[in-house]
Amino acid sequence: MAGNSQMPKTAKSRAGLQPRFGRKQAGNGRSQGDVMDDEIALDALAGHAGYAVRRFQIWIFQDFIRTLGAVDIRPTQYSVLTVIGANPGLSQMAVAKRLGIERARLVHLLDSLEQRELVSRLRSATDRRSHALHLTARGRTALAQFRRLAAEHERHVAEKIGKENRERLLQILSAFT
Amino acid sequence: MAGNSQMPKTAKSRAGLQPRFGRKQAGNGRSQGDVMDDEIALDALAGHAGYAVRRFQIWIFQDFIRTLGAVDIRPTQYSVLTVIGANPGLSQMAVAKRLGIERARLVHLLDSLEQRELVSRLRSATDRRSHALHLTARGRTALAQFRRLAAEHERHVAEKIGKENRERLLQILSAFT
DNA sequence: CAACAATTGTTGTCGTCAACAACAATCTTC
DNA sequence: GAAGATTGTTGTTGACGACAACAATTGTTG
Repeated sequence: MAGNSQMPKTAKSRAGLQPRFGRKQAGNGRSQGDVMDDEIALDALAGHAGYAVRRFQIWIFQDFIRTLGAVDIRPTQYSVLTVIGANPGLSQMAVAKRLGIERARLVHLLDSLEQRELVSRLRSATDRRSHALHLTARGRTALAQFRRLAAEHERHVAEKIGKENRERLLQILSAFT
Repeated sequence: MAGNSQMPKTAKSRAGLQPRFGRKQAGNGRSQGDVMDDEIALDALAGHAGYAVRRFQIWIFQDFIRTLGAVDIRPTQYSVLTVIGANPGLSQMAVAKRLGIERARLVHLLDSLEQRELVSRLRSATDRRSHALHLTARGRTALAQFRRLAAEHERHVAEKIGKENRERLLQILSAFT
C-alpha cells in the first residue's frame, strides 16, 4: 500500500489539474463531443470521496517522484527506508505488514535497495528464516538527504492545498497511517 | 487517473487498517524484528500527506470494489459511465481528457463496457474520426443501480472517517475533481 | 486546391504495483 | 519427533500509466 501508484517514470512538467480555460471560444453550434473540458459535467462523481482522493494521490505522488527525482527514490522506497531507519533489525515480514506491502513485493524492493547499498539484510541470530534489516552507513546519510527533499515535497503540498488544509487532512486520515 | 489503482479482484474481507492489538504479549526479551505492529515507528512518514492519502485511497477503493462487487464495476468503469451518462455524445478523447485517462487505456475500458452493452460507440456525424459515446438503455438502468451501491459505499466512508470529516475532505480536494 | 500538420481511435510494448499460489528452509506446538 | 505454521522467495495474473507508432480523417497553409 505504501507502495503502489504507478507513476510516470518521467515526471510530467504540468503539475496540475488546474481548470483550463479558453480553447476554442464556445461557439454557437457545437457538435457531438465538442465540448470544452470545463463544461463536461462530472455529475455524481463530484460527490465521491474516492474520486477526489484518487486524483489528489496521483498529483502528490507525481510531485514526490519529481522532487526526489535527482536521487531516484520513489514513495515506496522512501517509506521502506524510513521504517527500517526508525526500527533497525526488523524482519521483512514486519516491514511488509507495517507498510501494507506484500512480502513478495518487498523482496524486489529490498533487492534494489540492497544493490544500491542503502540497506543490508543480516541473518537473524534468533530466527534463521528471517532477515534483520538495517540501513548501511551510506543508507543513513542518504536517507537524511531524502528527508530534506521529502520535506520540500511536503511544502509543495502545502502550497497546493493550503497549510491549514494539509494539516486538517493529516488529522482526518491519521487513522490510516 | 480516474482509473489506476490496482485493487484486489477478490475484495478482502478485512476492510481495515484498524490497529491490531495482542499477538504474543509483549514479553521482556524481544529479539530482532519481533515487534508488535503498533510499536513500529513510522517516523517521518507520519507527517507525510502522501502516505496517509495513499493508504486511505487503497482502503476506499477496496471498499468500492467490494460494495460494487456484485455488479462487477470498478471505480474507473464507474467514472467512465458517470461522465458519459452526464454528457451523452462525448468523444473518447473528451472523456479521456476529462477523467485523466490515457486514450489508449480508454479503448479497452470501452471495449469491455460495450461488450456488456452498457455503452455504445456511434460514429460521429460531424467528425468521422471520432466516436460519439452513449449509454445504452441497459446502461442507463444499470448505472442507476450502480449509483445506489456507490452511495452505500460513500456511507461506509462517512462511517470510517466521520460525516463531517468526509465533507471537509471533499472540500479540501475539490480542486482535484 | 494540394501538400503538410494535427487529431482520433487503435494496437502494442514496457514498467509499476497488488493479489495469489507454490516452494524450501526453518520455527512452533502438540 | 511429526504436523502445522511462518519467512523469504519465485513466478503468474491482471489493472493501470506512459509511450510510440499507425491509419483514417480533419485543418491549415502556401
